[in-house]
Amino acid sequence: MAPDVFTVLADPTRRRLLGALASGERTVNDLVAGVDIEQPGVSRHLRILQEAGFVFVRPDGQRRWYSLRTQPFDALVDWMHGLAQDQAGRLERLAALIEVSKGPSPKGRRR
Amino acid sequence: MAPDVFTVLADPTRRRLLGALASGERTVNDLVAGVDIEQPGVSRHLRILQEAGFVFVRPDGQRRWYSLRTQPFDALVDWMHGLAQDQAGRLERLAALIEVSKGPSPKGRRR
DNA sequence: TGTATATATACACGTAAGGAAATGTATTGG
DNA sequence: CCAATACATTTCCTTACGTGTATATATACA
Repeated sequence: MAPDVFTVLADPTRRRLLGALASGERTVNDLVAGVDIEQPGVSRHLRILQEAGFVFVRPDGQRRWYSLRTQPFDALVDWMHGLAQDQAGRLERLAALIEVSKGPSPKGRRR
Repeated sequence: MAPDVFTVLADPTRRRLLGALASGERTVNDLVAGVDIEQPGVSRHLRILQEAGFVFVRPDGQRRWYSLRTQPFDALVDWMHGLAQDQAGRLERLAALIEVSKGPSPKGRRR
């Protein structure tokens, strides 16, 4: 079963992979060069990231180009937003940190 | 050694505890009622949350009142902000999600 | 004082996650 | 075709994590 967003982001290697993908599309070998584990480990992490929706794969011959997807971050932001809402005005700092939209919809999950 | 923010938030019970604390100060027994593990488990989670700065403890007789702290969320938001910056205009959606301030250096957590 | 309550700590255990090494599969190039 | 390259998958092992039970500590109460 696909693990939740928090579990996926808990692994430091996976966060490094996402960081590497932030600057653009990368192949597996590109990503292997940036971390300190072997290629099979990277492939396994990429599979987890893919199943969680964090990455998109574009096969191109024998290469596979991975790119970053932002949708899973919604769950993260939504959860923090929920915390801030429960806190009302108690901890405005958190609310300010994750304030994203001024629209009337309190949940903000459109499309 | 104190685990990082992502690792702390990876546990669903800890997230539920933070959610319970979002509505105000709670004692350990209060929190035990909201989750499905025994009291020692809750105390252990609270210790982890405390060491990571997520909660503040106010001893009051035999009770211990726990409350939420927002500072550790900074690391989370900073990391996402860093991702969005590396992406520049490539994925404006993520950038929009975590956009928090128009200031030049809101928190100054740079690598 | 002694006992109950509130919470923390110690111990033991099962499970799940991450890694290395080996192997499998697809694609390119000679 | 055959070899090399790029990547995925499998297997095995080790370690770390969360949990329950039991116990310790501290405070209230009678």
